[in-house]
Amino acid sequence: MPVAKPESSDSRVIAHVDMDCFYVQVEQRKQPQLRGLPTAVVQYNEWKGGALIAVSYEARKFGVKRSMRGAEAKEVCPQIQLVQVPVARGKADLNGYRSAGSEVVSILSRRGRCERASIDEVYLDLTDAAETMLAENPPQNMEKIDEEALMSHILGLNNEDGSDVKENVREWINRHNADHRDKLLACGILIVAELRMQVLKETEFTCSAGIAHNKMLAKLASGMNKPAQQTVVPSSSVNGLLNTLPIRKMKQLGGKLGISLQTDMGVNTVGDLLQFPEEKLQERYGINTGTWLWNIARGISGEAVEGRLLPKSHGSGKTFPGPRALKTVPAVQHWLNQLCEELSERLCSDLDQNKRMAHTLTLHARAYKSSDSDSQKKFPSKSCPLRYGTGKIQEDAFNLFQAGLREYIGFYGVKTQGSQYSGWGITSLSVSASKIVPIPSGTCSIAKYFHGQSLDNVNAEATLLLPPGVHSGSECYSELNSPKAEVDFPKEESWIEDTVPDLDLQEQKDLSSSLSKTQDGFTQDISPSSLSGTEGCLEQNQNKQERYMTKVEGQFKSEYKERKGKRVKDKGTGTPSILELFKSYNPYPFGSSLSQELKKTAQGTDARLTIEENEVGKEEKPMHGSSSRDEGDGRREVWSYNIDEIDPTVMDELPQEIQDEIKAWVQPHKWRPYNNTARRGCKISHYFSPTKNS
DNA sequence: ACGGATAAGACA
DNA sequence: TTGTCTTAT
Repeated sequence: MPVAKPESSDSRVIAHVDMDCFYVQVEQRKQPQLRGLPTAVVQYNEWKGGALIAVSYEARKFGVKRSMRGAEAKEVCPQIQLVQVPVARGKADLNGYRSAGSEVVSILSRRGRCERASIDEVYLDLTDAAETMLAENPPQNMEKIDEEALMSHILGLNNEDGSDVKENVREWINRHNADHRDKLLACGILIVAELRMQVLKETEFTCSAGIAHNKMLAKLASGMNKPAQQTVVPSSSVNGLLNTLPIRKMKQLGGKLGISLQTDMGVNTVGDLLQFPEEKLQERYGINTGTWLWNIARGISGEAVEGRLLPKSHGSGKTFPGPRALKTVPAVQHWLNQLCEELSERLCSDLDQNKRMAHTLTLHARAYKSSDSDSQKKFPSKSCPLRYGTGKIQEDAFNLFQAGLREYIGFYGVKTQGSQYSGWGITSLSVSASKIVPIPSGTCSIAKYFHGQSLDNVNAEATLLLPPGVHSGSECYSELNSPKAEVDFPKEESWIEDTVPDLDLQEQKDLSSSLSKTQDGFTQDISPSSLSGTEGCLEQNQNKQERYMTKVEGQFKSEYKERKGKRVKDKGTGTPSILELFKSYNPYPFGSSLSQELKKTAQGTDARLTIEENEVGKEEKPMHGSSSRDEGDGRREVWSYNIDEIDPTVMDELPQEIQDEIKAWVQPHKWRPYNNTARRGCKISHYFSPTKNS
């Protein structure tokens, strides 16, 4: 799985910050009387006291471990305080921890590019901050060094017995004859110490950190001195560190690959890997993994810190172990509804707070079949385009489940009535939303042009696609709850004012907050301030964006002219017209522009217009691709075409501002990176889904 | 009758 | 591209 990336020749300063028993800290902040006591967070309570998912360091002293049951924990530590994870809709609700994690991220992202690695871990690229400090205010001869920094652990620093440890650290940091790399790390120490103190002051949470020249080493170091301490890995200490390190301790080697290295290759420590030539490792594990292994044995890891403060997907799931397995379709539907409710709520918050929309809904399930030839078979996961609105998500998820179930049961499946036992059981269910992209912000003529659209009737794909990582404002530093990320959803005076989608009440409720917040005011232009400080991020996200746009384009190959002709003929106008297409295919247009982002990021080449449609008048089927009945019924059609293939007479029919915008897209030379061979896609797209009033 | 709920990424 | 698999916390 791991893939080797070439390590840049530059010496980076990378930190990995890891919250100490995070869920426990969150609960202790809520109930301060628990501070200092052996505490654990458990989820669910019925069965053996619930499962421990976080254990305080006080409790660890008693031998309490994660993955113990509450009852076991009580045995080894009778005084232990067990706090239950909140339950909502019959399932564990982790939102409190998610938002606490966001608090931390917003602080840690202040000094450089920040990657949210999990709910309680981040990577930081502090290279620029460290270089700047080194140039302007070097730690050498700094009279006062932060107490927290002096507490750092520096790998390889020989602290002889009796010597003042802090004094040694001070000397290391101040060392005048250090090489550039160590001086950078010294700056990293100071910066991370300060960040950690800010986290403590502003959130009351402690964390541990590793500081090194790459992510792998930083991650390794952050776990070496916990809790509430930081560890530095000077390059001179790398060999010694890795030489005796058990191979399974390395990230990515804790599973089957690590086992294979041990059992098949006799590799027990990272040092043992050194004797294998790269080619041998590639032979055994493939090109990518082989090279990756060869590199990590030498402490080489080139992975960049992605500038991403927000999760890339949201999921909601629950297990139904053993006897609790769901054995009827109505039971499954009930739980799916609960999961979808939670998911929908989180999607709305994300839209609200981060101005992003998800494009894909996926259902996962685990199932068993009693007595069948292939009871080993896995329940297939299924996905479909994601439509916003709780009811829609529930409906789509249920359809996905049914499609999966039919496939799972297979030929021998027998139809049974009602709640009758049918030979299968669902032991886990989850729904997730992925392909989350920012909805455009800033003024955009197209957004203004197509306004009045209710989100509920819009498939998420109906918004113009922005590549991941390209955000409004300065992404790296303000992605999280950015106050700048205002979206202009057009208000009144819609050009199609008379076509207001009819929503059911629930769905209106679902979206009301998102809509109200997004409806105020337009941001006329991109302010210089919002552009400052983003250069590194833009560069960093370039490749991703390119890949994404290419993918989108590839997906939507189509025959515009043919379709256009057909549709137009159907309408009997005889004149090809984008406007006609919009009107006839989507009574509730919504769209917006990529152009601001494209210009800002110096991305994009030839724009590509895409129009998607759903066939009307048929029952909606969310299935895509592999569904057994996705052909010919209600399947969405997607068209796209190159802008430069657009008939100019069609262009003429668009309002001037739209024409201007499209023309801007078609001038790639202004902002196209020279090495960019991929064609870029843009979508002025929308499509509607028939609303079923439920 | 289990670690549960979530994530991310690689690969076919 | 979807679906599967691996890894991690």
